Amino acid sequence: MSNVIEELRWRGMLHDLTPGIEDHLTNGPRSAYLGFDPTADSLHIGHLVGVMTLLHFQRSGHKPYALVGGATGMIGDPSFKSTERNLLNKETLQHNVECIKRQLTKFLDFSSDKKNRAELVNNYDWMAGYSFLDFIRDIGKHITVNYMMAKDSVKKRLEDGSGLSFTEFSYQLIQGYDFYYLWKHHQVTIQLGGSDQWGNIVTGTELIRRIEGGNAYALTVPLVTKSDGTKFGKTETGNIWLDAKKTSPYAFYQFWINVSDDDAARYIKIFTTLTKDEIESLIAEHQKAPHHRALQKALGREVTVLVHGLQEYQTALKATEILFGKSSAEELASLDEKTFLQIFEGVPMAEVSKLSLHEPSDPVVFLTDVTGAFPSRGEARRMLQQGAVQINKIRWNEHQPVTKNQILNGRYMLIQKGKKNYFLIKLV
RNA sequence: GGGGAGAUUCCAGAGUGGCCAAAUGGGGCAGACUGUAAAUCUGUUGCGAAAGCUUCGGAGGUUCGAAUCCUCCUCUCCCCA
Repeated sequence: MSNVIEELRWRGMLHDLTPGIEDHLTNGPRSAYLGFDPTADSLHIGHLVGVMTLLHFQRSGHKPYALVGGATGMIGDPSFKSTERNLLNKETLQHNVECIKRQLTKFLDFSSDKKNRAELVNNYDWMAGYSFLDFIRDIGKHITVNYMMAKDSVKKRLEDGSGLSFTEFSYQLIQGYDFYYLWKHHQVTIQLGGSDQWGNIVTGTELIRRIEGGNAYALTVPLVTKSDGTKFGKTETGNIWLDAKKTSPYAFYQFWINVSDDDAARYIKIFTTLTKDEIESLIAEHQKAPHHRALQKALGREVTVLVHGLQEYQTALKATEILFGKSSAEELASLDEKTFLQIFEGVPMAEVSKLSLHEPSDPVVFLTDVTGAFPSRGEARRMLQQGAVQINKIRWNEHQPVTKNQILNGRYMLIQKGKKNYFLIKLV
């Protein structure tokens, strides 16, 4: 059994710990849990930090519990959110829980017969049948309102005047009870979470102490930040999801490739299981030749393989090479249809009748009216004038008509706006 | 309940009867430079080839002409009770 605390520490994944946890962990295999809120039907890369934390526990010989918040998701965690959340309906929630469960099984070992195989639990299972009256008698009795109000997450809402409903206020008690329940029935002694969860977790350890005089521990992981101060895990287009349907493996890989140098050095420790030596040599390599972006490439490879598998990674890599590589125009033309489609999976596509190309077309009209690649002619013209448009990797201008010669593979055409935006046209 | 301020193009924020598709800043997009980075510089940012058209919380009205004036409505914020 290896020292998981040490592991997390060098990876920059330790924010806060309750005293005694290190001894507790070194004196034998323990069970630790981390909760996921089913707010959407997929996890996003922000959740990956939690997943990795659990993974490190498992690799160190401890038993991880991944909790899906079927019950807590019905309430909404007020922690560090400025306004009351809208409640999701039960069907959505149920659907989300199922989706998240399926995703989690990819990352941790849930199936082996090892003693420390991961377990998946849903707090709905023990909360659903718990009557309100019983709950406030059995559990609520042990925690004072003063204690609950003193939490930063609650205090903030009271101070700034936005307030919070009783529903949200009671969230920490439900989460605290989860911990108690897992402690009591599954010998889970540690709760893991993001740094925003500290207050909620400690309510749990407090409950365990007051009800049973038992010991339980908290460990939190710092919130992942970006060096430029913007929010991690978001792009202009939205969250980076783990579900390939919501964020294509290509887009996913691209996200990591585009991470800044400073961030890459931090992220590679958090999001990959590469060893300390491997990471240090990558960092050294990157410093010697930053333009090769060894860190970003390794990061992209590791995380994409972890989330989507080797094959998807290779396709994403190939797509990247073709879209950003050197001899692209010829390479693009040489692709067979199958590879071509694989590479451009997830790229917006329009189907256009072949008839529209019987005559050479004015590029402005073709790119807007005919294909919808641009929302307005003005924009298409502007882009063409600025030299921002490429057709099949060849820079295009507004006087260059589009003809049949631009058709690839008998029916495709690749429109590129700027460096990173693609649009596919399929002739039918 | 009383009093006051306000709602402008993605955001912030000017404009207070024609010169306003609307200053300026931010953001976005693009180009150059690079490493698909950062920083920087440049261009661009309602639709339309143009004439022109649609836009300044909503609905009406005054006027040759309204983001700007009037009426009503909706919403937001502040102060007092």
